[in-house]
Amino acid sequence: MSATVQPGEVVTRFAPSPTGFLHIGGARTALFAWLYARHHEGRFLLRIEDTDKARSTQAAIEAILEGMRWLGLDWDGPEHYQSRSAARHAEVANALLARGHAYRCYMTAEELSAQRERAQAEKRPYRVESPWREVGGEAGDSPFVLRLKAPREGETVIEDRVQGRVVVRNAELDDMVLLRSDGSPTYMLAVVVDDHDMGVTHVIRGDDHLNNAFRQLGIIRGMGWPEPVYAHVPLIHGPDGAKMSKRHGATGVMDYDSLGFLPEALSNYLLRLGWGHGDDEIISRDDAVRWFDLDQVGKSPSRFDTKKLENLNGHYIREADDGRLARLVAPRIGTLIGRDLGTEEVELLVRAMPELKPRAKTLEELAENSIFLFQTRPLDFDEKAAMLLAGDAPRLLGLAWASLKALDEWTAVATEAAVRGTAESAGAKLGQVAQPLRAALTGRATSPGIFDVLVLLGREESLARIADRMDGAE
RNA sequence: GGCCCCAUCGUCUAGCGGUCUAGGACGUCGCCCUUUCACGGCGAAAACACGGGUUCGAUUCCCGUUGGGGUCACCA
Repeated sequence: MSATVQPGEVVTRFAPSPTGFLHIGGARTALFAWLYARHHEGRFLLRIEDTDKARSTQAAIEAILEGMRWLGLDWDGPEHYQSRSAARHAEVANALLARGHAYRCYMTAEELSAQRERAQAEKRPYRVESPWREVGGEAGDSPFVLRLKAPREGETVIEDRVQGRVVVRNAELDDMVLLRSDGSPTYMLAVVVDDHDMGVTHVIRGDDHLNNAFRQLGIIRGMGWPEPVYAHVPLIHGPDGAKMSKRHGATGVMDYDSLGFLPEALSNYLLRLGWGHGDDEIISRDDAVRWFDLDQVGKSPSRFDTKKLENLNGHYIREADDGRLARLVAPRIGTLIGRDLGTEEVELLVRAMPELKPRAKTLEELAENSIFLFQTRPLDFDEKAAMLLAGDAPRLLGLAWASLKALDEWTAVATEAAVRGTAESAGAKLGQVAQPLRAALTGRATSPGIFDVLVLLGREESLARIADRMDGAE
């Protein structure tokens, strides 16, 4: 039943429950587990924890797989589905029963809650005290659950690769349910059995599971299975210091895709959150695989900082291939201007990219800064642009138009000379001519260099846009 | 509340007893570059939570306090 694992081989896994999209915190845990496996040339497995039939959905499964792929976290072999192993889980539970490490418990929900309330009223720590623990009920007609007969004496120690040595008194551990009254396995049982059967050697997961590890060890020891190496990595917190959740805004990995972040930027950001390699900030996937180790993972939770993510994203946008960026941005421009871009327009976008990309921190921003290239006359002018076009601007634009129109060749060098000449002969500063030009050409007060804009737009379109706003415009 | 974990600039972090008048990055603020906005360059402000130990010597080790977080289901 157990998977074959080569001696010394590292097998990690990511085990999300499909009740929603791939959460940013889960993504980082997955990244760490992936990196650890790749670093050790081991295997990284994916298991869908769909034990909760009521909350698990196919859409969520697909969303998670999509998020994993987007981040470039490939898993080895087909993904496992926990729900398909229910029979095996029950088998293990019954083996535990046979070995005397579990017992049938006939306590009712009422008895359980009464016990809990009593403990609360007496202000003493709560732990299930089942009268069936020692008696060991036989299988009968009344509904029962199978509980783990957890040790009560001594203590359990975990040498966690991230948290260090953690000790818990066994008296703190309770007899958790293994099999529900309908015979279905609980998560606690299922994880342990699946991890064992899949040959997982290193359990790397969020530290919200640290307490569970002690309980799960009861099952592992009851079965006499080898204990995995544990590494409980801290959770990601929001800016307010609390566990990242919906109220912090975007928490799904794909949310960042739609916000206009590049996967390599998010991945780099997530890696640096709680992990460091000297002063390195920009870390390629290859270097990450080469450098990653569990020992450098910090023990304290870190706060998510969108500003730093944006900075990283800006860096990766500048690094990115122009063609790729154009492909990513074109659809965004399409929704902004209400029509799809044609092939030639996408080519124009590629040509404009070197000027466009240093000015954007997200793909969305990149799209917004690009639309002037595809708008049709007459342009709309924002408030600042309108101000630039007031006063003496129309006259200066007229002069610039004339000298630009007289140009033999339409290059950045030539147009610059023409505009500078215009300013000089008009006794104006370059900015007095260039700024109105920018406004007339782009409809905005900010844009790439104005001579690049002239070249990108082309002679005809440029002259037409200027003519629209100059003295004596028809 | 019980149990567990954590604690270096606002944020992410480097530091693993002396190299620390504590380094880097983001952000912030100046200056430079410049037709705008970015990019880039230079510079500044900004932290070892507190109290005890241990030690010749603590940011680094131990204890406590405070603060923060996680977890306490027939959910995962």
